[in-house]
Amino acid sequence: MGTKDGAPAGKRGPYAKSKQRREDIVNAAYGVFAARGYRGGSLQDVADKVGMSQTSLLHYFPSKSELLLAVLERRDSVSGDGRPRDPEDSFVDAVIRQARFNETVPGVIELYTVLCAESITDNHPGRGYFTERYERLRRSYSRAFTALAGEGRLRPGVDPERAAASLVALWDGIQTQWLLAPESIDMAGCLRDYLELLVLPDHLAGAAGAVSSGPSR
Amino acid sequence: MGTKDGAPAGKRGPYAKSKQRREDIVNAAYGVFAARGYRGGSLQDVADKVGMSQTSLLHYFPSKSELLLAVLERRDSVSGDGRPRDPEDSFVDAVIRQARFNETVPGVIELYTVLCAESITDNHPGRGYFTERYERLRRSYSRAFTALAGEGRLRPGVDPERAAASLVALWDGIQTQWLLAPESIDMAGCLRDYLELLVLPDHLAGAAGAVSSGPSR
DNA sequence: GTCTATAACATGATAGAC
DNA sequence: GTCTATCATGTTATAGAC
Repeated sequence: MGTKDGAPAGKRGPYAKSKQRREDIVNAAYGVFAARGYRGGSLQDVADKVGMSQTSLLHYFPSKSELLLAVLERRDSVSGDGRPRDPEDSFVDAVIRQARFNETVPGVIELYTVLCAESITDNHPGRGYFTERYERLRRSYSRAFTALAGEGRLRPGVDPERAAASLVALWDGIQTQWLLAPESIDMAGCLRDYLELLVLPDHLAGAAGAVSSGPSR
Repeated sequence: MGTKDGAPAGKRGPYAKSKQRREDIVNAAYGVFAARGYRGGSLQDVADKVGMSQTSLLHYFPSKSELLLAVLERRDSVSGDGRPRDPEDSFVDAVIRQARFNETVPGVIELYTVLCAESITDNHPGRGYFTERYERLRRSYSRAFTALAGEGRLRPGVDPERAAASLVALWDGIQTQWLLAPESIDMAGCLRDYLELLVLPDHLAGAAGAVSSGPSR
């Protein structure tokens, strides 16, 4: 545990190669599970893609479900969650920008959409991941909407928690439709429309009573 | 084709029994595919549930994919699409009522959600069904929003086509979250919130310029 | 670390007796 | 119409040589 990332001069080589191999496998599995789902994609498919035998693959990951979890973890590091990268970036802009970026990486959307729904089925190893992800996302967006309300920029009557769940839902659902008919669906446009209904323009702020809610900018 | 439903006195018995058997099979398959997906559910599972051998089952449906299509057809007849049942029912009310009804039949939602995303994967026999269903749904809702615009009841600036896709998306997405956390998600509430943002109350009609767009009611 | 061999099992589908 | 028997294949996972 102590000498995993440091790459000390004394012992180099095998660790780095093994780590690279693991990454290759996860990348291959990423594509296979995206195209065929977890149940539909086999270890043999992954092994073929990475150019090794199926048994060698199991030397790196003890089971198929462990490989899936590694793929899901990778997904998190590859793609953001529509949260602002820096404080200058507004919440709404961050969502739109993330949506536009997603259109350039259809494989990421495919993996997410296919595995998310599949995780609802019996004994699916990805279920915990998606349940927790949803809870975290809803909390995050709910806080963002509450903050906007504090600035007087949330449309009156909007409930932050339902709005958060709805934003996540709209995003997921529009991705599904986009995968089935990319030329008919404007993902970023739909999200923008929705957020513009919820969030009032900046220059109208201050009208609703909201004075102190932390540093405003 | 001529003597299928009429049950003529001259030839009774075998037809009716065979038809009943087919229905039993479809019902069992409905539950199996909902709980395990198409790839995860086996013909053996279905056969066990209906109490017959797997080969006998294939006497009624020539292949697993044919059985899936029969299940999807059944889904259409069991569940509505959120369209008004009679002219007295408004579009918005019809959607809310359908959503509330859906909460009472989780198996229907499960089947739909699981198979829809699974249909994105390679060579899935349900893909055509879902692609067409989405096109039909978007057209239907788009027309409904356009009609509301004609009555001056659609919020200015709302695009009927994107709103239609967004409504479908929101509905799908909220069902996924509901399946993973039923106690945290208010499906009908989220849909109502969204539609109330889009559709203006009845008594405000006529303010926006819209005079003649067919019989108003 | 990588492989071959193989276990142990599940799958969808077919043939043919009754 | 229903069954047993079986085919042909694909699955995850293990054992053990090199």
